[in-house]
Amino acid sequence: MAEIQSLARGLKILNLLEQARDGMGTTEVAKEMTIDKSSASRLLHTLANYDYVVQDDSSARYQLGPRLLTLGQRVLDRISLRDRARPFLDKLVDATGECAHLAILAQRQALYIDQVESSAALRVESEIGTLSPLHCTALGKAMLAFGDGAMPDSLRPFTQRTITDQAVLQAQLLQIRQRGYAIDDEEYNYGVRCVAAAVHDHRGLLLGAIGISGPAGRVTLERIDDFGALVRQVAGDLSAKLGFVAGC
Amino acid sequence: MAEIQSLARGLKILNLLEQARDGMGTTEVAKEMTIDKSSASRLLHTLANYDYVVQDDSSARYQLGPRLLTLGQRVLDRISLRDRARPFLDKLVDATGECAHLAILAQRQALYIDQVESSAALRVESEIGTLSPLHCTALGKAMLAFGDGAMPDSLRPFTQRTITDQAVLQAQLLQIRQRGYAIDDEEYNYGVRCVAAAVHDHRGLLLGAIGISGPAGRVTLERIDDFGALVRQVAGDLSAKLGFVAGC
DNA sequence: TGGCTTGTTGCTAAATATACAACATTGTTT
DNA sequence: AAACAATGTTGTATATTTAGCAACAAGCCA
Repeated sequence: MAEIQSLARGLKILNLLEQARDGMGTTEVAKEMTIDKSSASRLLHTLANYDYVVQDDSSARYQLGPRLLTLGQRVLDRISLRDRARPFLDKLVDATGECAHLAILAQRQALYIDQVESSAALRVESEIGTLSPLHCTALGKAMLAFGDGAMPDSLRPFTQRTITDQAVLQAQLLQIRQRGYAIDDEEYNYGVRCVAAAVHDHRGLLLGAIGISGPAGRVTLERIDDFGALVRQVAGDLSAKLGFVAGC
Repeated sequence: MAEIQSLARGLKILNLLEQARDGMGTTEVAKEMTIDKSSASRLLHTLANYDYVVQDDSSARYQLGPRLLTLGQRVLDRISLRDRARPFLDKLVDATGECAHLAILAQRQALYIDQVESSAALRVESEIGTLSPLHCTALGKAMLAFGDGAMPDSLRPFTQRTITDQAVLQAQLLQIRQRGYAIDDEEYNYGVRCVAAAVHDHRGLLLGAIGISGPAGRVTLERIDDFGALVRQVAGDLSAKLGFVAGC
């Protein structure tokens, strides 16, 4: 499978710009990619011609362009699961007072495709579009448990509690299948606990997962199983609405 | 300014896929681009390697990939105006019961970057990320009136009421500058009226516009000036919060 | 089965992109 | 202020890369 080099380079530049907080200059891009300034310049111009990047008027630095926003939104629109799931996310927020999320599998990670905030006052940056590892998030583990059996390649630790042993993970996935919900007990971010359950389509295939997340102070270990039962119930209702018949 | 051909072709393919409702096959892409199948195949593979497209398991057809969602969201995150404007959009929805929108200028069009729905029950597809013409939308005209004076190249008609004459448009822009708000009276979509006002930064430069839109039955011509005063007021409050001192 | 379409892979000619260099432009330092 | 440094852009020739052709493989339908 031969790659088209210049296209690949262009896409790599977009990946670079994603990281850069406030843009990158031509020379900077060239250095990072270990290509010549002139090549970087021409690639960036081509990207700019199609609005995939924009150059700041004053600083002449390049940033990701509005075209990506448009295209990204198209990806979202195509995921009808998102529309169907929204009322169920609202339900979770109403019942728990915590944030609710919807994710699907993409690039062997959990791709957040919707989010409902618990309080409009406390507004955080949207996590929609972000990718998270599967082995240490509730949404991810719920999808692993009911997925096609493919395991993540590496169990990278993020906190002290992150599961790094395949056997331990396998055991927990079995438990998740039995209980119907997955828990992330500060395994990804300190001070944050999450509960999630898988969503299935009419053929029983895994579609994604929904869940809630909140500060460990509110989502306590005493309450977490109640939350689990709730999330499992709501995820089941959603699956049912999508035509999934439990026990099939 | 020489364009890198293969990169440009890759980007054009993404543009194509944006239009295709349920994906495109290799041959289809090749035909549409008037390039060889083999070239299309290799370009698509490269795009797929970086998750800019995905091929459906069963049909082998290509669709826009999750990477675009991630990148698009980064574009949104960078627009801090969006965070600052959100409470003001909420205010507009509370006061009018109609949908509120925030847009900025991009690619000489109005790029919608946020939206607040009037009723959670009635959920339409998100317009975030979509581009609309400037000369026949309230948000667009508000930005034209307070922008750098650059006019749209063509005044394409969308409805019977769309302004297609430069002189008429210029006259209306003057009026908008005087009144402080712009109106779209079924000039873009039949049965929809919109009201919008410009948002400025601390130096008085145009940042974007906010406004409301609703069915002509509710947003009547009698009420529209009241809505206009309201939108102008709220947009002014937002500008003030961003450091804009009126009269500077 | 036999035609039909679609997707992928070798191969070589030929177009294309690359790096080098020179130049223009901006900002910085003494 | 003036020289300097750093950045971005534009020719140009070489050499790499890509494009199209053709053959092949795989699925689909009648």
